[in-house]
Amino acid sequence: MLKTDIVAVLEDIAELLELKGENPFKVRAYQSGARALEAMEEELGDVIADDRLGKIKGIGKALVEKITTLHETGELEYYDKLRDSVPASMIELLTIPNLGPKKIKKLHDALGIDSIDSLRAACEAGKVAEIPGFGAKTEEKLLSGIANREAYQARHHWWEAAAVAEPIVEGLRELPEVQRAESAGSLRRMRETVGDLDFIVASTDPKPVMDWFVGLEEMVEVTAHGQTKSSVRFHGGLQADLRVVPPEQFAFALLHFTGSKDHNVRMRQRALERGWSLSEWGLFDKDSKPEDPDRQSVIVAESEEEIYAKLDMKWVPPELREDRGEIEVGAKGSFPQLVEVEDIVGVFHNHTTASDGRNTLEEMTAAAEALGLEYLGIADHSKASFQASGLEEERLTAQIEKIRALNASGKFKCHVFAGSEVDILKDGSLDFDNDMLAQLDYVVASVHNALTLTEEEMTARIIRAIENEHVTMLGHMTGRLLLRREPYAVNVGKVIDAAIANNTIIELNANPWRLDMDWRHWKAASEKGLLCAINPDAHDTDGLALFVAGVNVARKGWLEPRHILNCRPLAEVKQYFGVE
DNA sequence: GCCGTTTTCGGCCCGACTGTTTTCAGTCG
Repeated sequence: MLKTDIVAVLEDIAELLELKGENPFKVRAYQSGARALEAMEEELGDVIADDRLGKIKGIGKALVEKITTLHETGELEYYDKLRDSVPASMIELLTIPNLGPKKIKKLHDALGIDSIDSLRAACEAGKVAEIPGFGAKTEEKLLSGIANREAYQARHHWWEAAAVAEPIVEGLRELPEVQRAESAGSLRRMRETVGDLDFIVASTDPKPVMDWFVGLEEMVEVTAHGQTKSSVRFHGGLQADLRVVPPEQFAFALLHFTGSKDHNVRMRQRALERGWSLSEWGLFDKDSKPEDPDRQSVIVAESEEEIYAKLDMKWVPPELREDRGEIEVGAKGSFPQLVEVEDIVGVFHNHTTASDGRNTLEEMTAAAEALGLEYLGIADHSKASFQASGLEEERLTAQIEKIRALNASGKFKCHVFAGSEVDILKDGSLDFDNDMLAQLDYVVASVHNALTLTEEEMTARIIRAIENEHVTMLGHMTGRLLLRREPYAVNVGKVIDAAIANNTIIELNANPWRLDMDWRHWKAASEKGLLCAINPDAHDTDGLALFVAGVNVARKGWLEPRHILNCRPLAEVKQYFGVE
């Protein structure tokens, strides 16, 4: 069984145990075991063979056995028995807001409810309100939760969530009662998708701030409205939480609600080791109680830096707060200088009206120049992508000449590189022959069809393309479309190794719906010597600016300017491409 | 189920909000 499937089994087990009312820490152990396995870069088969699985933090004796059995046989008796003991339709009940394992168990014991359908029927018949601990309001909330389940569960692309959040933060900052306001949560951590928005505000007068927030025009439902916290749902299901705290607690609240949960757990452990307890309210003596009116924070912190410093750490950039090594690095010393938007001086992989773009070569060049870019790489589709009006040899040759003439004309300061996004055909050969490819300044090779090959076939196909001496970079490695299409089966580790061995770049496709190759792979890959290009894959002039989304996730992948080709000035890029 | 220079047993992050309660359990993040 493949690693990704084993991860899914472990997550399944955690859910089933949760439903059965098992020890929550056991549930967490399966969840963190699943995460540890997921984050493991090496080949699972190798790790098992070397007897190193149990050395990974979060994977103990029991999980080593279960993972090994699943890897070798694809089956696990423990899992099968567990599944047989819980109706599959019950797992779905966990996706309803305000419904957790305890209530589900009560519903099952009292009314035999084992699915969303039977729950809906029981609510509509008024039977749920009769169960002790439940009431009319709960019944109402459950029905609304069932009705809006899909919208509530939906995650949102970072780019879109940011567009919603930005005006709200601005609006909060303009309120006279507000001293400071920030977005926190996965939005601040630059996750590729965002579940809900978190706003943290410093104010000594929370009420008007809360009232402004729950009165926002886009709001359709207020789900909480308390002393320090309000929650609303916007049209489309996006949820937003606002927390208003006294100014002296702002840094603690911002740290806490930025997360991630795993990062917070590590930070709190660190505090405990030093005799303190860390929460969103401050850093307190370990043995003090929240209800104690005299409780005082051990430090006054204006900023997150001061909290980290008190725990003997450097400030951790929010993008890195995923418990993927940042605690250890922050405790030892400084973080690398992560790439910033200003470091990007040019962009490759962009389309024009010659294939499926919506702006001409000149319009794209003008737009790149307006963005202050030194160079623009054009890479229209090749002929196999006929659905995208891919260029055949004659049209590509003409485009190359046009680009050379445009550069020679001196009309723009922005230099244009002539490239192609050439299709990787099913067998790994390319859509143009080497003579054609040799005339280009650079070549992006991408898979656009036959997406259902086996992992072995797809990996071999892509590696064959990487091995072609004319291929400069690999486009959108897994073909994923976030929240819409899963990545195709490909062994990412082997592709990375092949790219390094052949001096081929792997692109970080910056389209907010792709962000491919995934940020989780970049740290280890760049340490091994992989070079990155942050490519907007722009199909119109507005699309050029999408490289910003790529910079966000590049930072999540610990990338520095030295790891990224388009942080290099024009002359160096020309040299890299071997062109004049 | 995991983990350990205070540990191989007894912990495991902490607190707000809601609803249904007469003091708290459940859920969420």
